[in-house]
Amino acid sequence: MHRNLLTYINQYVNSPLTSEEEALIVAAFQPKKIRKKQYFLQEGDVCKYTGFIAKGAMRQYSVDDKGIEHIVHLYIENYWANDRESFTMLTPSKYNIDAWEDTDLLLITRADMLNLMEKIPALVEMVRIMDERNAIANQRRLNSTLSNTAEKRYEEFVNNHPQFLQRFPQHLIASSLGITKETLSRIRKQALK
Amino acid sequence: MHRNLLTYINQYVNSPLTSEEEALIVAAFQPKKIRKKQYFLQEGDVCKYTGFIAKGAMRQYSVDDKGIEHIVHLYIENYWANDRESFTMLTPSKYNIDAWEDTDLLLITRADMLNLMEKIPALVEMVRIMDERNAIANQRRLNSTLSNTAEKRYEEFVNNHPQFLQRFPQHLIASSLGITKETLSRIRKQALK
DNA sequence: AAAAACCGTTGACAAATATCAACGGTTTTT
DNA sequence: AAAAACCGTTGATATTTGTCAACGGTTTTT
Repeated sequence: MHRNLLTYINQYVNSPLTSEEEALIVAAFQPKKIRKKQYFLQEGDVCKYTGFIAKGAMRQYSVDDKGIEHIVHLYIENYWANDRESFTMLTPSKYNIDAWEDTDLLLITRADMLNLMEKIPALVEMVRIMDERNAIANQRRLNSTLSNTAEKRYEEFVNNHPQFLQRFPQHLIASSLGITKETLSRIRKQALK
Repeated sequence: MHRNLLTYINQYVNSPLTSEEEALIVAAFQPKKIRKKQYFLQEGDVCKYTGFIAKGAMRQYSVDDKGIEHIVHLYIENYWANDRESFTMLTPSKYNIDAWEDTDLLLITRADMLNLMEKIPALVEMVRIMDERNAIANQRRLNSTLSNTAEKRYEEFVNNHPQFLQRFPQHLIASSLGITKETLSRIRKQALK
């Protein structure tokens, strides 16, 4: 199960990890299997771990006054599941994260991660690159949400995340685009013509 | 003019900058004054510099097919103006950044910034913290855009950025919230009751 | 000093999207 | 095997927001 993580990290770094480094990483990440629908994080709790998804699918969402869920992230293999605000500030989270499929996670606390980064400089570089890509992706998504119609946003979603279409039902995808499942259904119908 | 930058940096670091470090910073950042309405970055150009705003106000926006501007960021003193995607990837930008008021900037290229970070470890830490806060702010804004009504988003804006109300006209604030100036006008009228 | 550009507001109307209820076809749970 | 939950779709209708045009009061430019 750790193999996927090592492969993932090696994609980010220039020279491959030494076997000592690999051993440190394997020791630091704690494997955890969670079943479909099980919570990884619940609103109000502190997000103690960041979880690398070795296998499976998850979702992150907030719940509003009316009890409606708003999906902010969908995750599959090779994604990191966490609430960054809660994870770094150790404040109670406003989000829930749960498993959409049975999922294999590799967990690490912030303290252990910082520790590991001191021992393995390549990880510092990896985190920097991940942060950078993340910031860019967020900027794009924000701009798209502010500038585009629902139809165009869905089109972008299909182009950028075709894998997600196979893994998540339409009502979750609709929510992640900020629209209702009915609206998405109509947009798709319209697009066929 | 560099004084503001040094003060800003010192707020982020544990031990104050030495005078050698301050000298390095002053040497690395090139001052530039730009007039109201002047471009700092134009769509299609590469964002060569990141600009620390010592004084003034700016805006970042994209322009859609219909020629409508969509504000993605408003900036005032102590903000950094840049398009991160273009700045780090050196790709043509999809955004414009221009001055809303006469503005004093301190410019640095990415290469020079990386250089400076090697000489002044405190800057690495500053950038890390800035990135972290930025990621958190983006996450909040995205969630707000997806989950809240226009009215609630404006309410949040007023609470989180009261200074901006004094510096930017309503039509820019409306655009940054993803609504038209007419809608914002009506929301404000409604809120008075 | 005059002209032009900018800004916020309002009204009438149009378009986009949400809401609510119902349905049939799945898949999951009991 | 039966019941329940889930999923996508559709229709009817309501709400939200956008569009267009016009206005009076600024501020800026000429």
